[in-house]
Amino acid sequence: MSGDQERSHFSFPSHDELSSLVSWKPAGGATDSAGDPRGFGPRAVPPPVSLTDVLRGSMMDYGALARAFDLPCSAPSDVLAPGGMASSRELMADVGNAGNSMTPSSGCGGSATPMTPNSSTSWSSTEAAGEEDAERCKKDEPKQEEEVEKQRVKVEEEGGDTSEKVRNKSKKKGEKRQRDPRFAFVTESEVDHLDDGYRWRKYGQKAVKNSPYPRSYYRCTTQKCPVKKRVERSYQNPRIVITTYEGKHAHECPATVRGSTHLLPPPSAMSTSFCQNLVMQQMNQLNNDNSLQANINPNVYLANLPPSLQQLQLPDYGLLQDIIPSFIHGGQP
DNA sequence: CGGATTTGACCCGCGC
DNA sequence: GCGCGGGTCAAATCCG
Repeated sequence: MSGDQERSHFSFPSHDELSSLVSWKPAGGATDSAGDPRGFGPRAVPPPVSLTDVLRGSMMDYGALARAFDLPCSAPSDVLAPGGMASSRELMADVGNAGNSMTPSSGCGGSATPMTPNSSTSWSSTEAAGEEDAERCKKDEPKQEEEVEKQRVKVEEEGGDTSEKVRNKSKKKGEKRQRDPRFAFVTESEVDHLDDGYRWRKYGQKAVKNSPYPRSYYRCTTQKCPVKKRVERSYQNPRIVITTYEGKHAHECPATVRGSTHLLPPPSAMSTSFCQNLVMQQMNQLNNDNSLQANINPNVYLANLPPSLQQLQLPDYGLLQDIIPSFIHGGQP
């Protein structure tokens, strides 16, 4: 995590199968880089914002983010601009927004922790990982909530028991586990594991159905931090790295603590609004241009987008429409 | 030597 | 009820 870290730019979500769903157009020839994706060519589009920015923004308070989606357009005044990232500003400019003085936090990953070079990032909420995921996510929601709850129980109850016990304890019969919302970042990157300023420990890897690329499972190494993330590559475009975060950091960004000159606002104050605004901006714009098509056929709608917007592809269509249906459906009921 | 990664096994939920 | 697949565990291994 250092040299080959990612600096990603923020494009709109799109991932895996989703790509097929929305006619993802790879920036370049897809390279088979499952294990060692080093042959990526130069990015056609300069990264407006670091992945870290994005991550910070969404990860910090997804409860709020989730609420934001439910309640579009709440004034994002809780996010201050720490100042620091040109890229952040670029992003904001890109997003065009918004009258609100919100700037995605920067810092940790910003300059202190250079993010992945030659990469672009998009994000989605709740889930993202291909059509499988799109389908899966629906049933996964409760499942992952359970997992998180497991983690919490585990940590709270003793901070170290056998998995067996934990599982039995954390789940009472018929009791549905609460699940934190998840946010997926679709990043065009050379490396699988993007450095977002936090420290992660890999705890598992699984082969992904219909994909030659495995999915890796990471957990925040900070004690009592329940945040987990999954990382996988799109089988359709090996450049695409889908990072799905789950949980909320219960601590500050290590990179920040470690003496980065760019201090991040506390997690709770993070750019929920930033993400929210981004989504809103993107969605509104897309809707304005292609509301009808977008409603009916994402492919058409994307095809009609200007190149600059084609990067802002609708990610997990199925997911997002659940989260922010009003955007996708042109604000119609 | 301590921490991170790998990897096979296991658990669990869901769909059929 | 069964099988499948996702997610997690934990022992073994690797690495700095």
